[in-house]
Amino acid sequence: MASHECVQLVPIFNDLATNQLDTIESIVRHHHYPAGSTIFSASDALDTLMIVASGQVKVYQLAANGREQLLYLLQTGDIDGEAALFENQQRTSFGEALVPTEVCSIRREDFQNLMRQYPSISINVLNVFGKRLSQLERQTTRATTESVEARLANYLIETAAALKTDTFKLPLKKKDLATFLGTTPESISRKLALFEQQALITQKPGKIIQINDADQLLLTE
Amino acid sequence: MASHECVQLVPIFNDLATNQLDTIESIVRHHHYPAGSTIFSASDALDTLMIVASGQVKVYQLAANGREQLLYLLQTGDIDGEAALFENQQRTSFGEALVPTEVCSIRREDFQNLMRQYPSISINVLNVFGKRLSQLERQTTRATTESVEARLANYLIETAAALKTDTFKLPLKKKDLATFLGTTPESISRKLALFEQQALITQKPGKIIQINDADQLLLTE
DNA sequence: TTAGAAACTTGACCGCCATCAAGAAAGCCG
DNA sequence: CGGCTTTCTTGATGGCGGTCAAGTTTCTAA
Repeated sequence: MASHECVQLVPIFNDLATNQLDTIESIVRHHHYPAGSTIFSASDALDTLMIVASGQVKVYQLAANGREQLLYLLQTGDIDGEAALFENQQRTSFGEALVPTEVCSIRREDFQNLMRQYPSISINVLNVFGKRLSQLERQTTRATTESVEARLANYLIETAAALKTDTFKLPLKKKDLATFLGTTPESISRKLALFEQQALITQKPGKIIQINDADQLLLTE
Repeated sequence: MASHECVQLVPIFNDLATNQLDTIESIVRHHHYPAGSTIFSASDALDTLMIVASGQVKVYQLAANGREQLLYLLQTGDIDGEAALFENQQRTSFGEALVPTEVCSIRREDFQNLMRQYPSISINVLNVFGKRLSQLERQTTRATTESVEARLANYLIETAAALKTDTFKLPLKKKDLATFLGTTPESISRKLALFEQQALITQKPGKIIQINDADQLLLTE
């Protein structure tokens, strides 16, 4: 395994040379989390940037009534914690490893120094922020204006598009998918059954979904 | 009116000296929009940073089914358009002046040069991004997990807290407030009537709301 | 001041979807 | 492979809140 295993995965360090990556690697700390373990919790102090070196992390919030909202599903190379790199803040969400997960972390002061030293990092972080903002804006709009059916249809289509295949395995349990789409596992089951009945999709064991008619699925409201 | 009327309002330029502000002021362009006019639309090219010098701008998206989602209410000193300062992108939302509004704009290249020249700007922009992200995350969570009643109660309490008074005028028409909270004007009317009946608030003509029992209001689920 | 428009309120109706419950299927581990 | 747990499906039920409609108040501008 290369000495800069973590940092070379991360888009925000894209523009740096190998020896600069080594510098960064020397200041990160490595952590391992088994599947199901909690990586951070709301109200934790937020003073490090987190990089997912391998594995999968679900980031969610808890509402006052105890219900869960899945915000992000972090994959290898994704980062989290950027929200408070410049001010003392508390976390507002929970992070949980869905599979055995390797995480690298950088302390706030170290990351601030890095940004001063390599201005391209700031620009890349701004880009990450921007994409996440746009994504969340759309998610909010859909959650409040479209039906569960439309949200699920959209999710299926976008997942297929991202994987560039019509047949894929759902990356989440129905329960987690439900908290992501703002609905319940029962509703997901029903809507998927409905789509299958309309011949828009085909379901197979192992959470495999095949999309038969993406165009028609998109028209779902 | 000072020569750097716009830029001195903006938190992201906070750390700059007066003569530096003059430099910035020299590259901004000024625009005026009457009440009700459209400032930008979805699918517009996004190549300028926008600063609200005075007035009020509502930023909203349209869902596939035509329904509106109010995302931000920009006030004096707020900025918009940061999402694409480094990449060619299109706007995904609409901006509409709610009252006569003065806007300053900075072209992307100019702003990129400013950020290189004054690194503190990048850091401030990151802060703005971070706050907006946190706010949106919470908004998403609430929209998908809490009832209309709870969302409205929360909105009233937060508005009162921001204004540091128990009696205030709703800054939005019920229709816009509805698109912000992801509901309808009718539901807002009903819920406000309910709160008044429970003696939690008092309504007066002119969209004046007085909060009588914030603690009890917070418990609304 | 006053007509007209826009915004707001109130009522009746009903559909979507969350909830509860129970049974079926799938995954896990010895 | 077999037993156990977790996840998923399917049914029945009820309530929240969206929609439509009509009346009322507030705002605006001549």
